[in-house]
Amino acid sequence: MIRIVDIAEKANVSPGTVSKILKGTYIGSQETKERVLKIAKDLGYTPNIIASSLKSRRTRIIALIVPEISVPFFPELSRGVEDVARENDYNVILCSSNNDPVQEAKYLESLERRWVDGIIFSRVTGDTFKEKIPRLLANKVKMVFVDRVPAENRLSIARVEIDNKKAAYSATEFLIKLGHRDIACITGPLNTRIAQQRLEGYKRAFIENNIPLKEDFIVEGTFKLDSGFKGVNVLLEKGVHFTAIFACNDLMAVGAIKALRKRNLDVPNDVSVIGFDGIPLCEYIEPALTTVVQPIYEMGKTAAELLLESIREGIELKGHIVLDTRIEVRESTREVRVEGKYKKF
Amino acid sequence: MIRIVDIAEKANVSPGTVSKILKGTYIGSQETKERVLKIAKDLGYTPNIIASSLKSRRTRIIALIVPEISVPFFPELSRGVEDVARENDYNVILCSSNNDPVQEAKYLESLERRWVDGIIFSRVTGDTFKEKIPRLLANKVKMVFVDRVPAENRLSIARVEIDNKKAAYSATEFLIKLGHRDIACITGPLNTRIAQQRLEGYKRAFIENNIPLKEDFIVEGTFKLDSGFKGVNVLLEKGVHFTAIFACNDLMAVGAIKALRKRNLDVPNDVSVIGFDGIPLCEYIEPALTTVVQPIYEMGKTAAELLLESIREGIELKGHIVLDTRIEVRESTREVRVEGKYKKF
DNA sequence: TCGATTTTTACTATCGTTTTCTAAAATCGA
DNA sequence: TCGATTTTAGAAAACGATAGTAAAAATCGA
Repeated sequence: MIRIVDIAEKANVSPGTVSKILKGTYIGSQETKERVLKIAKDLGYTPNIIASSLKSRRTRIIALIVPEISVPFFPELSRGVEDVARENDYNVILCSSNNDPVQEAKYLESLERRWVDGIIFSRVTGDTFKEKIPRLLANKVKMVFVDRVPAENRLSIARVEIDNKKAAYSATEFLIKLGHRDIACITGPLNTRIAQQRLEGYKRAFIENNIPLKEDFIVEGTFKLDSGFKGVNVLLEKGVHFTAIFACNDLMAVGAIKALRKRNLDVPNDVSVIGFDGIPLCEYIEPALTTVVQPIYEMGKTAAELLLESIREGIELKGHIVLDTRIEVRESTREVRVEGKYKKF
Repeated sequence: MIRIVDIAEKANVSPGTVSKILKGTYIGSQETKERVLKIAKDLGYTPNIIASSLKSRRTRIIALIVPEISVPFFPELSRGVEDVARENDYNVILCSSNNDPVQEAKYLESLERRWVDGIIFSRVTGDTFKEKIPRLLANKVKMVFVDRVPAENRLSIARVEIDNKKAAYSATEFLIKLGHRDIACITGPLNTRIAQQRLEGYKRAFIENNIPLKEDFIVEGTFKLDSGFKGVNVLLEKGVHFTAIFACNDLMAVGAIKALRKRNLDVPNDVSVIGFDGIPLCEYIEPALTTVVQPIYEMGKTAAELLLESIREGIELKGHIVLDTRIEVRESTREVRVEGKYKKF
């Protein structure tokens, strides 16, 4: 492997000069610059990022911490992050915490040792705030929260998210406007704030439309396929009569539809289903899923752009970016049947 | 940040001694060892991986190169890799090549500069073999191919895969045994070997069962949702009359089913559909998808274990591990209708 | 008690780059 | 032509850890 000193020797200049030329911080003659650059190229020099990192304290690595890479939301987010990173000569370390605060904390530790320049963080609820995160910040590691952001921002870390409450409100209201009154909700894991907020939005839609809210229409899910399936079964076993379901993500909506089908309930004729996320799959399942579309890729991209900017400029992050959502109406929802008689479950 | 010298000072020993104690390569008195360890702990020492990497030429980073993180196969693979990495104090750099040989090559370059210890590689077809890969190997970077492995192994790089041809053969044969003769195939991108092999398996099943193979029953896809959808439309527009479809991955199967539904063709009553991969979704779509199940997580895990072992031992990799597949029968396939009359398309 | 051996610890060079400070060379005005 | 100024380049000290060798200390046998 060719080193800077090798180039220096061949060009009869000092290593320092070569370093400056290579980094573009060189002030000196055009002639030397070109000569060195040519030699570097001829020799096939490739910079050693490790050595560079040690001295400059910049690793050109960012980390993406997600709760679960196998939930389709996160690969899409990851694409956004990676695309921006790649364009800026950064690499991305992927950390799936598997929804486990302990694993998450372990990752934070290893990222600290690694001197990553920044972290994009979709975090599970844990006590990382007490110690780990302040410590990272003290070490000048930049951070951006995305999707699963903390409630308040005591530490001035930037946040990129959607308005979960509003989006859930609009989803529920959409069903109400279709004439539904008996709307069940399959929530996300309620130890996450996004799940809480979506549930809140759901509840608020009832309140603002003067519809009595029934707690037994609400069942907790996990954001995974099977929990949508189970959720519907739980509801049906409880004898809950609903004409619509708000599933707090698309995957659970798919699971829910499957469970309904198994009981010979037609979607949307017996039950309307609306999802949340807007993953590509929505369009292709049967029936195509009406859903609240989040700009997932955009969120990843925005978070990464923010992060890299703050790394580049060495400035503190404190923005709060709230991206827009929209409802994509497809085939899984329809107006409630006017006869007022629901299919017997 | 606490450094080794800080510990050394406080413990009245040399930095070298501390380093050895911390790394577990120390031969000396138990007393010193315990004293140093205690001081290190009290001071809250965290090792600096960058500095360590520079000297030891080990970064404790491996990379995972995948063609497309948003295809569900790859997050699952990634989980396997990451779980093993985490257990061994390794971090994983995620590289999505987006099916672009140029991006892939760029990633290989940056990984070389980064001195990653190893690479797990699900590669797109490109000319990386000419130059980049030998170069990496010359720099003692260990490599394992997984899923999308090259045809031959000139360079003695380990491979972890399934027998795609055999698996596709069995899928097709499964349909044949159900009485189907007119079986369409939606392939993967035919510039990939796995797609070619699956197609080959499909063809072989015809030959071995003495069924004439019709080329216009074959349509090329991209492994993505929309291409399954489009594939079916292409077939139908060509006027191809099929009673079954072998989709070369599950995502395309989902797309295909959607297209069939749109034309009022029932699955499995009018058309049987079998997929490939065994992603969790299969169970939850309507109808539940019969598919060839690959041990995806296992593949990732195996590849990572192989890689880490070879890094640890400093040995060359050259194994070839072929994992088993099985057909999971669900609702999307049934025996061909005996009347011999197919629904008019 | 003394040399020989073993155990324990220290020293020093290195990994490859960056960066600051300083010195030499070149240019310029008067 | 000479001193002042500007350009251009070099020297050297990090960054933090590691590893091989050398030295010091301790132990032992005779």
